[in-house]
Amino acid sequence: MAQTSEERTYRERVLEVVRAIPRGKVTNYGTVALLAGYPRTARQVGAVLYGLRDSDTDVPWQRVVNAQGGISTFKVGSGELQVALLEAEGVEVVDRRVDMDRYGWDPGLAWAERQPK
DNA sequence: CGTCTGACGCACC
DNA sequence: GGGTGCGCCAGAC
Repeated sequence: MAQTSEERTYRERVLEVVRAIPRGKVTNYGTVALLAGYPRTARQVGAVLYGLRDSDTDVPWQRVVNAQGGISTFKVGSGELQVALLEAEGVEVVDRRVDMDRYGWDPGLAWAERQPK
């Protein structure tokens, strides 16, 4: 199985990046897409996370918010849960929003390069 | 194949 | 600060 893994699915790449988000920090959909190697696919990142199942407990999806620091999941009914999970790890959520200057995480493209494919 | 959709982002007003 | 419009593109049909 050496080289068949050459092309991981889009979904796998996205989840890898999300798993790399430090506890107590958050990032946005666009950044996840960029780090995953798929620029401009922020919406697809949301689609992937939407498809997560309860068994995917190792994916800290709550650490992904929109570019304005807002909780986008209220729109699909899991907003309250996301807020609870974030506050549980020390991230303050004021008026359904997170202060990106304080909690934002963005390692930059160099980080993505260092990640093993 | 062609179309539609949307946990987004950004330019504009 | 808020609201609207439109481009984006992988996946579902």
